[in-house]
Formats: sequence, structure tokens, C-alpha cells
Amino acid sequence: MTLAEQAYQQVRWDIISGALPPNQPLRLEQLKQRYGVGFSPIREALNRLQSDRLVVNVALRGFTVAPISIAEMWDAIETRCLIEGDALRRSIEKGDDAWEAHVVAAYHALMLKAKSVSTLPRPVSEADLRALEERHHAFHRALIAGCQSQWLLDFADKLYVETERYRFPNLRDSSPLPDRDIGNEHQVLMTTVLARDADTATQLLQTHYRNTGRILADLIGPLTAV
Amino acid sequence: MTLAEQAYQQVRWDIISGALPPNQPLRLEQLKQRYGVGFSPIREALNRLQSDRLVVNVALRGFTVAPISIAEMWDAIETRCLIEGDALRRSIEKGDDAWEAHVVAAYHALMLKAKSVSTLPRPVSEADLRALEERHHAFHRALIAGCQSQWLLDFADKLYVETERYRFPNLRDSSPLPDRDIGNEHQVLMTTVLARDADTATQLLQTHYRNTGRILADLIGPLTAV
DNA sequence: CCTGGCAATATTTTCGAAAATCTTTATTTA
DNA sequence: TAAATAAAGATTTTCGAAAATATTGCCAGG
Repeated sequence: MTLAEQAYQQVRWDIISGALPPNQPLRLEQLKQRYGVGFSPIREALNRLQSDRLVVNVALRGFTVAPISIAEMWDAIETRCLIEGDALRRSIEKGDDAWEAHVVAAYHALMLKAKSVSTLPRPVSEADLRALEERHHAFHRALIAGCQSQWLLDFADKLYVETERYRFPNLRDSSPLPDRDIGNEHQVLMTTVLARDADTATQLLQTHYRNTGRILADLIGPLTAV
Repeated sequence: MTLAEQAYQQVRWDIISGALPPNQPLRLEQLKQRYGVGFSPIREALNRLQSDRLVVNVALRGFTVAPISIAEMWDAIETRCLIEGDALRRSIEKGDDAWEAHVVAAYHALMLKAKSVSTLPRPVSEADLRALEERHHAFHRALIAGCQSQWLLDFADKLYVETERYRFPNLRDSSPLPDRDIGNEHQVLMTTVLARDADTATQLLQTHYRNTGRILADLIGPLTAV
């Protein structure tokens, strides 16, 4: 793997996890130090992150971490509902045995990690949270992986990462909500998908995302209102 | 504007127009000469184009122009129908007077250019074709610009460029089809949009794209089958 | 004649310095 | 004092050379 690729993944994670907070100016000299590489790989990473909308760049005035806002979060969530809703529908219609198998496997892997993390003493390490996050992403990707559209999958990936910027930092801070069982929601969703009930599954998926949005809006709203 | 930005726009156009054909290896030394800039701006441009899926990159083995195929074209078209269909619907619901004005203006500008180009002696110059293409893009963007979703607009832009790779090269080669009046299709579409008839407008837009797809598939298919 | 390994060449990737541009600070002028 | 101007400093952008890696062509051994 090239240094540019490594830098890309590291900066990307630091933005998602919040280590590099929204609107933070990204000075090249400082990033060079932080990630221990030269200018070229850093610039390459930042250019790619710009296409992901994780950083913004004004010509000759450098890069900053992209801002976040409640409005932008809802835009990402609603667009995700559209993209993944359609992709899930197509997956359920066209998905073969291999697709089903991957869905089951990804769900199982997610559950195992969720269980193991839940028994860990707080605060949970960055590495464990990241591992859990990887499997969460893998599960959601597996659901729509049978849609046979590379464009839908690409867009879904971009939107997943974007919404994660809102979800992840609150995952660390707040304790799990007593009135919401994410594990159960995932299981019901998978069961419905495997039963090939496209309408119900799409509804469940979208409701899942919108409920998350409402909770996050309540958590973030008061803070940004200050 | 930075050199990297200029290089980006130039390479992008050369790929869309077909001057740099699909699968063409992009040697840095050669591009450096062609566009008259150093390594850094070229690499920056290629990295951005990779995010647009116009070039592909294998680590340490360099960049090539992204391949095209009938299957990929249909994927782009169908995804575009989904994205722009929803965006158009939202535009019609939420669009204000300023949005309507921009639609009318963009349509008018497109018609003017189309008329002027149609009177020009063949072959039409690259510059004229590009100018016409810019206005065509602007019109389609204006239609959905009222949707109030930056994500939908971003995705629509990406897909527009991708489908243009299939449409544009055939625009130059083949004469206009006698049984299809694109100008009329655009006018009917705009009238329906301004009448705020979301269902009909969405149908027209999607049919417009799918008809184009069928024609292009017939033109391209025989060639690639060789 | 074919195949595997090795040197030579070509290409990409990375680095650090130089050039270009923006920002800040100090100074002058009205 | 406020506005405008100029110098100094900081930062981004660009370049070309050096390092790392891949590809090609050649030769020996089976």
C-alpha cells in the first residue's frame, strides 16, 4: 500500500471519529508531522477526501475539515434512504445464495463483536470501537450488495461515511438508550430481508435510519444551538 | 485557478470527449508534456478523476482511462433515473420563483446555442460542441436545482458526466436521428415541470434518458461486439 | 524450444526546496 | 484616530530530482 493510501485512511478515520473536529484547519506542515509522511501523500489524501466531502478546500487557502450541521445530516440520511431503499429492493429481488450467505455472515460477525465490546470496561478503546464500526458498515453493505449496481453501492458507501460523522462521536459519549435495542432492529431487518419481503424490509431500513437521525438531532441540536 | 484545477478540467474533458479513449494508459511523463505542467498538478487531477470514476488506478502501476461498457452505461442511466427522478419531484414541490426563472433561462440558452450550432457547417468545432454540451448540462441541472439536497445534486452531476461519455462521442459521429426531436422533448419536459405536474415530468425525464440509452446501446453494441 | 532468473529500463511514488500567493503586522498619511 | 500601503512572515502550490517499484529483454539451463 502506498503512503498516500495510508494517509487517506488515517485522516479519514480521524475525521469520522472526531479527532479532527469539523471546521478544523488542516495545515500541511502539521499533518506532515502527525502522519510522518511528506507533502505529496498528504495532498493526495486531502484531494481524495475532498471528493468524499469530508474536507473542503479553497484554492491557495488550504484545507479544512468539512463542517457538519443538522440540516446536512438530514440531507445525508434522506438521500441514504432513497439510495439504500432502492438498492435493498433490488438485492432482495436479484440476490443469489452467495449474497444471502454474506448477509448472514456479516450479521453474525457484527453480533459477536457487539457482544464482546459490551462486556468490556468503559471507556472502550479506540481500536475496539473502530473494529465494531467496521463490522457495522460491513453488515449494512452486505444487505445491499446484491443490487448489481456499482453506482448505488458507491453512493451508499459515501453516505454511510458521512452519516457516521454524526453517529460515531455520540456512540462514545452517550450510554446506549434503554428504549432502543439496535441488535434487535438489525436481526428483524435481516430476517425480513432473508424472507424476501422487500416492502417491509425497505420500511424497516428507512425507519432505522430516521430514528437514528431523530436521536442524534436531539443530542447534537442543543450543543450547536449554544 | 491553480494548475491542478486546470489540469483536472482539461483531462476530464478529454476523457468525456473521447480524445483520451477508454482503457488508455495515462503515463505521467506524457501527460506532463501534453498539458504543460509538472507532476504534482497532474497527479492531483488524476486523483480527483479517480473519485469521479473517470480513471482507474492500480497502486504503483499507474492510471488508465476508465473502461466503458453497455452494462455500465445502463447502471449509470438507471441510477440517474432514480436520483434525478426524486430530485425533480422535490424541485417541483419545493422550487420557488427563482428556481423557475433559472429553468426558463437555462432552456432558452440551450435552445439558442442548439439553433446556432445547427446552422454551422460540418464538422462542428470542438469548442462549439463543448459550449452546447455545457448548456445542455446546465439545463438538466437547473431542472433539479430546487430539490434542496446537495447530495442529490452531487450524485446527479457525477452521473451526468458518466453518461456523457457514452452520448458525446456519438453526437459527433452520427447525424441527428430523424425520428427524434430532442429540442421538442426538452420543451415538453420544461412545460410539464413549470406546470408542477411531478408524476408526468418524472416519467418524461426517465423516458428521455432510457430512450437515449437504447439508441446509444444500438450504436455502441455492434462496435464492441467485434 | 521453452522456462526461470537476472540485469537493464521504464514508470510511479515520494521528498524537500523554490516559487507563488495569502495573511499579518508595522508604518505612513489624511 | 482611521484608512491605506508596504514589508515580513506563514502557507500553499509547483517543480525536478531521488527512491521505490514494476516491466522488459536477455541469457543460461533444462
